[in-house]
This record gives sequence, structure tokens and C-alpha cells, in this order.
Amino acid sequence: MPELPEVETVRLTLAHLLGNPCIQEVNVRYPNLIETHDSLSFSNILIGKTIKDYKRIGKYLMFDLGDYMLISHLRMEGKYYVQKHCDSYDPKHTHLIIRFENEVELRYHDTRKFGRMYLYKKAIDPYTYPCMKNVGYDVFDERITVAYLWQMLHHRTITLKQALLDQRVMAGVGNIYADEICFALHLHPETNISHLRKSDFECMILETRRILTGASNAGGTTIRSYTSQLGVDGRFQLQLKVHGREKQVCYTCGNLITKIRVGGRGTYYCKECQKKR
DNA sequence: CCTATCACCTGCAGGC
DNA sequence: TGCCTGCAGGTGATAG
Repeated sequence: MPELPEVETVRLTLAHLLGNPCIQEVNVRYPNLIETHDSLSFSNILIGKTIKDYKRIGKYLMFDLGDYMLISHLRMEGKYYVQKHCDSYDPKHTHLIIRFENEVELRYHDTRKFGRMYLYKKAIDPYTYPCMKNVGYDVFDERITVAYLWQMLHHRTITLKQALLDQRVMAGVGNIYADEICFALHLHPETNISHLRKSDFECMILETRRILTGASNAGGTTIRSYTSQLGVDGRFQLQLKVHGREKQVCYTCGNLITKIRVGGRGTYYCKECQKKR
């Protein structure tokens, strides 16, 4: 489900709906959700803490608790709901409930149970948290430059799409937007990354940021399971040019969109508009 | 270093 | 209706 734009939408939505509340009670209903602690110690640390700020790196959502940082990765289908304490909830898929003052609750919901949470003592550099071990700079980090991408990628033998999905290189792009970025670059997703020139990396940075910014502004894409609390879901999907459009007409050339598999992932592209290098 | 495959989970669509 | 298969936006481990 969530790629960078969706996580950013969740971040802004939660900041708006919750503000800076104090945690009164924690109910862990699926202990495997928490990677770093057992349910009891996790709860004990959280109770009494205030959410001071909401941050994000790549697809990781971070709740700044002052002396601790709570980190959440939604993986495929994780979602948050903000509701009143008395409301009923889906007991099968609601894995964490955090209650604040005024009977407000933050609930984590995840059908496939792929999502994970991590709790660490706060560090100065967020990239040093253990869960960020294989996470490179965020797409919008100023350290992502042509020289950086060139150094990270030009000698490798992977495809363009695999490079875009590699979170160690640049964090935030997922399967949907990787296809959209390839289309914007007029490049076949299986183009060997070593065939790209420096000018291509320049375009890659610009197009990636342009597409993810557009999606963030639209409130993120909903393909199946993402729902935000502000009702801003499901708009940008209308703007997807190739992903999920197998056998549909390319908006640019009129030919039909093709679906293939790249690195095990469903991949959509236009044979006419996107050529290999 | 790289690829392929599985694993983690559940739901759903499509074929029969 | 029911059963079976394959697939789904992510990531990590493991074997070759």
C-alpha cells in the first residue's frame, strides 16, 4: 500500500487530528507487531509520553516522544484510525490501540500483519536507528545528487526499476511510482542501470520528486486498502499513467499498456513510449 | 556482489 | 456455492 506519498499523507493527517496528546493507555493485541520490545515493556515506556512531533524518512513514519522515538512501517496494508474510545473496532485486524486523554484513540489496523513498529531511545541522526540499517537517504534529502546516484548505481547490473525500488539507494519509491517514474523517463523498466548517463540520473531525481510531490499533494494513491482519515484518499490513482493499466490505452501514444514481471514485481509500461537503452 | 525463492499473512478475483 | 490457484502496493533471510 503505502509509498512515500501515502506515508506523508498519514503523517500530516495524524498531526492534524491528534496534535500533541499524552498517552494514557496502550493495548497491544498482536505482539509480533512490535519488533523491539515485548508488549508489556512497550506499553510501560509509552504510557505518560507525549507525541511531540511527527516525522518521516522514506516509508517510515516516526512519532517523536521526546526521549524515545516510535517508528512505524505500514508495509502492504497498515493503516491508522483516529476514533473515540467507545467506538467498536475490528478485533481481527486491529493490532494496537493507543488511548490519549479526552477518550481519543489511535488504532493500528493491518489485514496482512506485515507492518512493524520499533521503539528506540531518541538519536540525533535518525538514520542510525537499527531499523534504518538498509534505508538510504529519503528521496527529498538534499544529499541525493547526480554524483551520489552515479556512484551508487552506474557500476551495478540491476535494472532501472530495481534501482528505483532499492531503498538503500533512495528511500520512498515503491512498486506503483517506480512504474510511473520509468514512464516519465521514457525508459523501459528493464533498462540496465549501467547504460544510463549522468543526464539520465538528473532526470531521475527530478521526475521522482515531481511524481511523489504530486501524489503527496493529492493525498496519496489508493489502489486497494489505503484510507486516510481526512477523506483525501483515492484521487491520484486517476492520474496513474501506466501502473495497473494493463491492456488499456496509453495516454501518450494510444498503444496498449503491457504487463511484465521485473524482479518478481508486477510491472506496467508502454512498449511504444518506453525503450531500453 | 547478484539473482531467485521463500517467508511473513490474509483476502480476493478468476477459473472450473 | 465451493475449491483451487495466483496475485497483491514491502522487506528480510537464505541459498546458490
